Amino acid sequence: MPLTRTAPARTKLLDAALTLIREKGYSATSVDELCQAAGVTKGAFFHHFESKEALGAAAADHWSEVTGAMFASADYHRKADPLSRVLGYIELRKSLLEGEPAEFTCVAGTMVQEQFGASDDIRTACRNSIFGHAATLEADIDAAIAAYGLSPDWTAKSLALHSQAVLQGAFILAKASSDKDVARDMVDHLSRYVRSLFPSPPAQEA
Amino acid sequence: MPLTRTAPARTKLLDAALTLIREKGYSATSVDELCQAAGVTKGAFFHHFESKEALGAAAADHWSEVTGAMFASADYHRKADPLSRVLGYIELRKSLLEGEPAEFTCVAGTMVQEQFGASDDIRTACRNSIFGHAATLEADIDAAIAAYGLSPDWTAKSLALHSQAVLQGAFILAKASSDKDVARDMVDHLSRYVRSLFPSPPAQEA
DNA sequence: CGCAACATACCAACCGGTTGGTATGTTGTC
DNA sequence: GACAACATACCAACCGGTTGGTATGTTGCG
Repeated sequence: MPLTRTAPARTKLLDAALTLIREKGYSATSVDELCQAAGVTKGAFFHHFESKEALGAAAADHWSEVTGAMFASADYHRKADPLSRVLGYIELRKSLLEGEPAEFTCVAGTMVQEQFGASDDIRTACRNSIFGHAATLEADIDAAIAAYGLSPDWTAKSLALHSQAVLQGAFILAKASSDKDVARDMVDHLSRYVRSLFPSPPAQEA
Repeated sequence: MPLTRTAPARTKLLDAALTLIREKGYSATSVDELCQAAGVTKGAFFHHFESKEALGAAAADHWSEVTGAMFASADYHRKADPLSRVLGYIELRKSLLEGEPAEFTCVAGTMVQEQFGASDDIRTACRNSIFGHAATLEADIDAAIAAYGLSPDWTAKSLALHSQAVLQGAFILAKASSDKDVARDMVDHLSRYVRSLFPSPPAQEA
């Protein structure tokens, strides 16, 4: 029995929001455009979201779920050495810099840059997305600190956030220059920095 | 004779644009708001700018001039050691992270994030602002490379751009968290990275 | 005068949001 | 298991306000 023949309107709207917000930003994306891209009517929009602002916050949460699932299933978690996991994460981020800026940039970073002063719900959802993602790196960084017997004057949390800052900044430079290679160079610097914080490069392993 | 009792409308509009774009972003800032903030009428606006887009591009150029003058007159240029100049620049950037995000963030970075796909004039003006500012660091970095006799596998240009990426990313994290201390931590990591690239810390000097 | 620098008044298109409505479940009760 | 009561999901048409932009003054100075 074909119970759910098509995706529900809410999901289609959230998926469309991720695309459109990355392409044009939040403010420049109208509710009508969202509905057209999702193939639903405005009535459906306001049935599922009480306002455009509510959709923006929900889109940031949706982004957290989509990207969270993707990174959770990535290969770099399987490495035994914690520093290799951290560097593997960074290499993965570099490998994702493909295609047009709108295809590899961050919805949360894009949206919070515009809306941080206008909507606290959106700001909080974007903060949770970015800081929550950074938190998934913290354990590996802490494990690497322990494995190398370091007592650094920086914290695993701040280094995890730094990696996000470099990526967000790389996205801006890529957008400004229409050149993803610039962003890749920034990630290389990040990788070099992380390696500099630990005494010796880890041995290659599967 | 009171020839120019007040600033001309064009300048007032550009100054208002810098403030409003940092506070609310480009798309969410209306022409009417711009005119009200500048204390001029819409007729004056479209007398000086043929469109809102033209004002956006002009605002990015204006931002380049304002910030360019500020950094050109900064103290860090007076240090004899080139690495000290680079680190002095970074410390200056850290010291500028004061007050609300809208007071210390970058107009060009904010605007290009929204408008990179919609307006090539704005995108180019923002790219020139960011990349032009980065270029002012390149000579000092190259001089530091020479002074330390380095043959690095990175370029002065990419390191200069990396510093801009870290700053732009730090702005996003500060906006997302409403916490400038996060941004300061990112700049500390940048400073630590730059120091790691050169063999020994430079001696303190005036 | 002549022309740049503004101001006033206005417009069509578009904005986010609301309305009244329908079709299709789901649930509680006897 | 049948039927009323209700909930969910969605739609087409519409609303008042705001948008970027224009057309037409007015003013002041060389």
